[in-house]
This record gives sequence, structure tokens and C-alpha cells, in this order.
Amino acid sequence: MTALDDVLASAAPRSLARDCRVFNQGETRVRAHVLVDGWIRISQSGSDGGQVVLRFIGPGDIFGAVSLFTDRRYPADADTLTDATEVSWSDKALLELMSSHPQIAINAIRIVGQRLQEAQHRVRELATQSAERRVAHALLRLTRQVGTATARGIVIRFPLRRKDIADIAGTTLYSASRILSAWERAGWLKTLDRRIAVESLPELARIADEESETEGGVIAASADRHAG
Amino acid sequence: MTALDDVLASAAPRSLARDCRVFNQGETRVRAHVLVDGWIRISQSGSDGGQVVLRFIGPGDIFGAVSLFTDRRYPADADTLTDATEVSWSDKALLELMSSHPQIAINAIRIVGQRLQEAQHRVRELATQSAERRVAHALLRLTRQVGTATARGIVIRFPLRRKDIADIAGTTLYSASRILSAWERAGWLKTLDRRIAVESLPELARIADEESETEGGVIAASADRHAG
DNA sequence: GCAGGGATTTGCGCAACCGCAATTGATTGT
DNA sequence: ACAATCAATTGCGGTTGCGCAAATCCCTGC
Repeated sequence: MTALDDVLASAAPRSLARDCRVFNQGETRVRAHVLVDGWIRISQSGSDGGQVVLRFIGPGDIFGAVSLFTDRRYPADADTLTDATEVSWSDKALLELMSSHPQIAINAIRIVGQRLQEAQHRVRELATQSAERRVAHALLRLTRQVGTATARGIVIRFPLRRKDIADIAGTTLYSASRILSAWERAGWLKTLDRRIAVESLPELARIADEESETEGGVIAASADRHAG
Repeated sequence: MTALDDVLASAAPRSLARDCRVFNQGETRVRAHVLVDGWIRISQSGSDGGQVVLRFIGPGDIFGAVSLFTDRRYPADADTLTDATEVSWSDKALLELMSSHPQIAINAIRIVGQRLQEAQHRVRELATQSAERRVAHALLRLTRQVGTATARGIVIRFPLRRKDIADIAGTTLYSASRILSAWERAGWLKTLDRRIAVESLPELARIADEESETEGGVIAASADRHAG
């Protein structure tokens, strides 16, 4: 029997409607999931109200799997952003698969390792960079991961509220709103029906990478304009 | 041949002096390391000056291994905090070990998975909590990971500068200094020769967990005292 | 014991950013 | 079409925390 046969034999498929909870942070009946179709948001919230979006899951991505190896509780919430289809495996099935096909385990290390590096990169960003730069980075990553080139610019595949952007970039609803509407004013992007269309990637990249040479972001610049 | 025999046969041991660089961020001759003895600091710096401490490595911990599975560059710097001994494996040796002993790969997933969860937890902390709370959390983690109970309280095993604390908690040298000296004034800890001794864990835990009910940390409280 | 150099503290001013509150704009259900 | 709900914007004031600069502390080497 090939690895693929084994994998498929033990998989449990499921259909999910839009805007529904796939699993809850803290839940203990953990399974390893792979998204076949659609989009899912993984977010974590603290005992205080604080919340962050950890990542977006697209077709082909694994999610919820790490918890099988740690404390057997999901570390975050998963919500569908669109209609979606997933398959999942029990801990027992997954361990058997990995034992008989070590390459599966090795691939898993690659994936988890990449996410670890991303998370650590994000830790540095949050610890050292300004809110505006973080929003710029967040948008750049989104365009790369889930952007579609159109006549209006690069459109992000699913609707995002200001609060979502804030939770991705690690700032507040208000700051996110101010930053984004400043960029709209500058003509670098547009939001239409919660869907963000980036029209000038280079400008965002400039904000994101700038050596903070007191050139200031758009917010500071527009404040100057009011004063002058 | 047992798994352990295989592992030992392909290991390369090395001795390291204190305060020396084990590997550099970006280096491409990557190996998987295990620390046998001593302590190591893993830190990441950006093209701007920004720097964060990602974690401390103690006896028995793996480090630098994830890079074998991702882009084959170390994602951070590693420096010894004490004299140390490590063993390491080439990518080839590690992959062979994992292929012939899947349990090794599965254990690796557990370890990387735990670190991923820690990193994500830290992302949330940085995105949502105050600098003072983050310093409190950092100290609590340090006491748990590398604390020794003594007559003077729980002492952290290796010397830490204020800048180190700042890089761990994601704040600045100045803020870290103000926060820690406020806590010293309150009698909750002492620093002696760069070594921090925590005398009142409960107070730190209170700061770390408080629902931010405007009870305020020590900094705000002492400002009040000056004003009053 | 003394000079030198890093580490730390702290006053001060300032920039970033938070968050309420009020308004406007958009979306949905009946 | 209209009310009700939800999202977004923005003025304003307040807080946090950054960061320079100067003073002090403390360790190390001579």
C-alpha cells in the first residue's frame, strides 16, 4: 500500500458553511485538519479581551495539527471565511501514518518549522516596529498569500474589517482605520465592500522597509499638512 | 542497532567558551545542534537595529535544527552565556536518522510544535499587553525555566543586563530599567552582579495576570505618590 | 587603590498611539 | 423603502513609553 492510500483511507471529510466555527480554543477533542477548499482564519484570544489573528489557512494547508503533539488542546479558534471543505485525522491515525511513512513526519517538521520562523519574525516585528510599518507588512503578506491581480489592483480574496486588520497587525481598530484611510487618501489602495484592493505595492513596500529615517509615514505627513 | 546507537554514531561534539558565537543569523552551513551542557541565547536582529531574544537553550535542548528543513539558513544568532558543550548533526545524518527511526521525527514535531505555540502566545502578548506586564511575564518564565531557589529568593541562573530583559520582553533598555528598579524599590526583587533574584513571585504574577483594571502597575503608582 | 569603561538610573520632553464618543456611511431584514 | 444593526471615520484628550543626556554606579584590569 502506498503512503497516499494509507492517508486517504484514514481521512474523515467534512463540509463547512461560511462564518462557522471549525474548532474552539481550548477544546480537547483534537484532530489534524487539512483544508481542501475555502479559507479559514486562525485567531487566539486572551482572558482579557485581547485578540490576534495568527494566520489564514487556504486550500492544501494543514491546521490544528500541532495540538496533537503538545497539550492536546487547540491553541486557537478556527473560523471559516468562506464555504469550505476539510478532511481530518485522529491522533491515532496520524501517529500510525507517521510511523509507517517517516517522510510524512519529516514534511510536517518542514511545515511547522516554517510557521515557527514566521511567528518568530512576527515577534520581532511587534517588538521593534511602528504600528504603521506593521500594517504595511501585514497587507504585503496578504497580497502575496491571498491576492488576485485585477484591473483595480491586487485584491485580497476575502472581506476584511478594520478590526481584522488591527488584529493581524497587532494594533487597534482606531489606529488601523486611521492608517488605512490615510493610504486611501494617498491613492495607494481602496476598500470596496470590506475587500481591500492595493493599487501601489511599491509605496506600501517603502513604508514597510523604510529605515524609519524620520521620513515619517503618511499619518505624520498628513498631520504636518493640517498644521501648515 | 538501536536508535540511540545510530544517533551517537553520527554526532559531532564540540566545546565552547563563554560569550562566543555558536552560529550567525543567515549562515548557510546549517547543522542540527543539541546542547549538552551550559546555556545559550538565541536572538534575532533586523536590518534596522531592532533585536529580540527568541529563547534560552539549556542542557538537553535542540537548537538550530529547524533551519535544516526550511531555507537552510540559521534564522537567528546563537551565543553562549556560559562555557558549554554541544553535539551536532549534518542535515544528511539527521534525515537518515529520522527516516530509519520515525519516532525521532515525531519527537521533533512535538518540540517544534511547542515552540510554535510559545511563539504564537508571545505574539499575542506583544500585540495586546503593556510593557510592564510583558516584563513580568518574561521574568516569571525565566524563573520557571532557569530559576534556582535560594535564601535570597529565586535566582536566575545567568547574568542578565537590562538590555537583555528589554529584548526578551519587547521593550527598550530605558523602560526595562524603570520597571525593574520600581520593583526593586517595592522589594519584590534584587539584582546583584547582573543576576536577578525574585523575592515575591505572587506580586509579579499579579502584575502579569491583572485584568488591567486601572489598578496600574508600580510605575503609575509611584508617579501618583510623587504627585500626591 | 585608581583609572577606565560599561551598565544603570532618572529627569525631561516628546511622539506614538490608544480609546471614547459622536457622526457618517453601509448592509440587512421585513 | 425604512428601520435597525453593524462598520468606519475622526476630533479630542490622555496615557504610555520612547530616547536623549547627564549623573551615578560598579566591575575590571593594572
